[in-house]
Amino acid sequence: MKRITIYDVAKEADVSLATVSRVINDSNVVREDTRIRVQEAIEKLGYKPNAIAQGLALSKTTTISIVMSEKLFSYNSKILNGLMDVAKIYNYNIMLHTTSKGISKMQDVIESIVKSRVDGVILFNDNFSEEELEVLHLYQIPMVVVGSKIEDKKDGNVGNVYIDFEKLAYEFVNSYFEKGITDISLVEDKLNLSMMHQLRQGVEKAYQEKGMKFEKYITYDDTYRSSYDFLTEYFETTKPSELVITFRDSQAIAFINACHEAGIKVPEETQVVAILDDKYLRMVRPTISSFNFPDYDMGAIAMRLLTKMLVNDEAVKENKDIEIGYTYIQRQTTRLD
Amino acid sequence: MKRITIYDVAKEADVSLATVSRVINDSNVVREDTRIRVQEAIEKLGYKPNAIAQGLALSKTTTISIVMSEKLFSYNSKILNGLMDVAKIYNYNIMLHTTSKGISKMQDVIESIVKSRVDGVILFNDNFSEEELEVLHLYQIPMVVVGSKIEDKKDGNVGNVYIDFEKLAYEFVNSYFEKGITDISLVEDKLNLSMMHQLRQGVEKAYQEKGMKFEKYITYDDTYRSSYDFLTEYFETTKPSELVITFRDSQAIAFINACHEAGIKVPEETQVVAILDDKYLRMVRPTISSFNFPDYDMGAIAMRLLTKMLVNDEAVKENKDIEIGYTYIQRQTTRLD
DNA sequence: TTGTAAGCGTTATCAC
DNA sequence: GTGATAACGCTTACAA
Repeated sequence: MKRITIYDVAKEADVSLATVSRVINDSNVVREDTRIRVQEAIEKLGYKPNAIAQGLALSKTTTISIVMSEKLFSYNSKILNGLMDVAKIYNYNIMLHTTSKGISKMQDVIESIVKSRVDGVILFNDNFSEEELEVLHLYQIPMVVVGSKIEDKKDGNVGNVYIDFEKLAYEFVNSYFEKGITDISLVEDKLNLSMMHQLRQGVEKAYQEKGMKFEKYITYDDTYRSSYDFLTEYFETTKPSELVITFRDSQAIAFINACHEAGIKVPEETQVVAILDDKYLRMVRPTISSFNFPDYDMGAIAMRLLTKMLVNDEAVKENKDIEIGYTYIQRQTTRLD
Repeated sequence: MKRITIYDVAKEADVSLATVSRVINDSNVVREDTRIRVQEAIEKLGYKPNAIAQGLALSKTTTISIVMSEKLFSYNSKILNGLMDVAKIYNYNIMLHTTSKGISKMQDVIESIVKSRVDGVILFNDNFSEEELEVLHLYQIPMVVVGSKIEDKKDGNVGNVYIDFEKLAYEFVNSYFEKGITDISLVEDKLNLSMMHQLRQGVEKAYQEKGMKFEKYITYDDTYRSSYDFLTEYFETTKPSELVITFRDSQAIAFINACHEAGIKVPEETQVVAILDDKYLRMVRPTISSFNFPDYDMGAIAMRLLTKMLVNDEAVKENKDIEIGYTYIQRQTTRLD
């Protein structure tokens, strides 16, 4: 069956295609009775405008690319929900690109983004490099980076919706210094090294200011199937610090399990906090302290920012950097005093 | 800066645009030295073919739509990974559509799918209706439904990659009958009613064959923030069945927590199994039994099936239904005897 | 082997 | 108000 086009509708309604185009675009210069006639023809034929042809004619695809690491998919689902919802509101389509070790390098993703002529892109701040950003910049595609802070940003059409992990770590560690606790471990999460880097910076800064040196950045190689496996093993033989900071829920859960099995009492002998909150943290026993970020809102804000950049909103020219706040959630694995 | 087109390349290389088109499409009729000349021009100008224009010219967008419920995002991440990876291999772009209660109804999603002129669609078998499927069918968009079995399928270009949840439930319940256990509860998960329906069918069938009636389908209304909250409360006051089957990890975890707090021993007094496996099931204590499905593979298989349908592979004409197997994973919440 | 020109389905600029 | 017609950027017969 032949795909029906604007011509078919024009013929059916006995008008020119220009008129049909006018009614589907709500141009108000068309007379009421012909509008109705055209509408009926559209209805009758089941006509849907071809977005591809529109895209070509308008040099505008009304689609936005989202790129994120495949591994981070389930963790970022809330942010994605926020992104999708406001994209929907503004009638943007979403093109999804994932990066993963073997199959799709950032280079390919950029290639297909450029070819697709999307109007803008949302980039999760994971594992892309300076040069890769540069390419997107070269093609002048408006974008906003969401997640953590990007440094050394070329001024141009790139926005940033971020959490200041450095500040978070700095302040949190300082609050423990005040309790007299200085033996602190930070456990690396390989899935998001850029955020880990910022956390580490914050911790180191806090130590430095006290004239101490931070030395317990716990890292491990890829021989472990997961950070969970590593931690389970690691803490069975290594005496844990007074405070252990992990990035993800799974790491914290692994840690408390290992403690339990080794007979170490949490939070009496060691306290633990996961940076990223997740529902599982309150499902396990003891419940695990963490930080709450407004994930959904971050996504929504990021997408809103991008749409504003796309219509060249003046208000957005000034301020394309939005810092997102967070709150500490005290649960059973940390002590208040 | 003006977007550079095939004309610019043609001029730069001093050939016609047809020739440029030939080299970017690997047409082998072009002489080696002119190919090189064109390649150099492309390189020099940083030319990337406009996929929109290509789409229009070819009536083929090389993009595939994926539609799934927003709520199910994090749960389906593995399947999505599989889908994305093979889409990447076949050079398809992915358009992502989510459905959610308030904002985007299936109707709108279909509308934008049709307008986008995507080549095919992957549909997660959640909450769409017969008529909605019908619309897609009307526009002759090839699609494959992934997740559970669709019934009463119009023969045409729709495939199905599925798990037979009815069979799973039927066989599992029967295995417990053999152990002499007949007091069994099935806990509803509102996020995926189509799968729940199939599970329930299987359980009921097993009961029926034994001349019994299945009565413990545990459901609850939306006043609860989550199934977790409900279960925690429910099982604090209600004596649990000998075997409790939940759909998701969070429900099973809620249940064992409630048991723990109520002093009920698992698996001695009540056994629990979650249908969908997830890493958290082996992180909690006791570890929770479940079924393992090859999520990633399901995604990969579904996408591969779709791509075959798109090239009109003869081999696929016959068999567009692929059943996916599963294995039972015995952990600490169930007993072997 | 290469070039010319029609066509893909729209929108937008003109006239009328 | 409405209708021709030229873009938009590419592919692909058909000619040369």
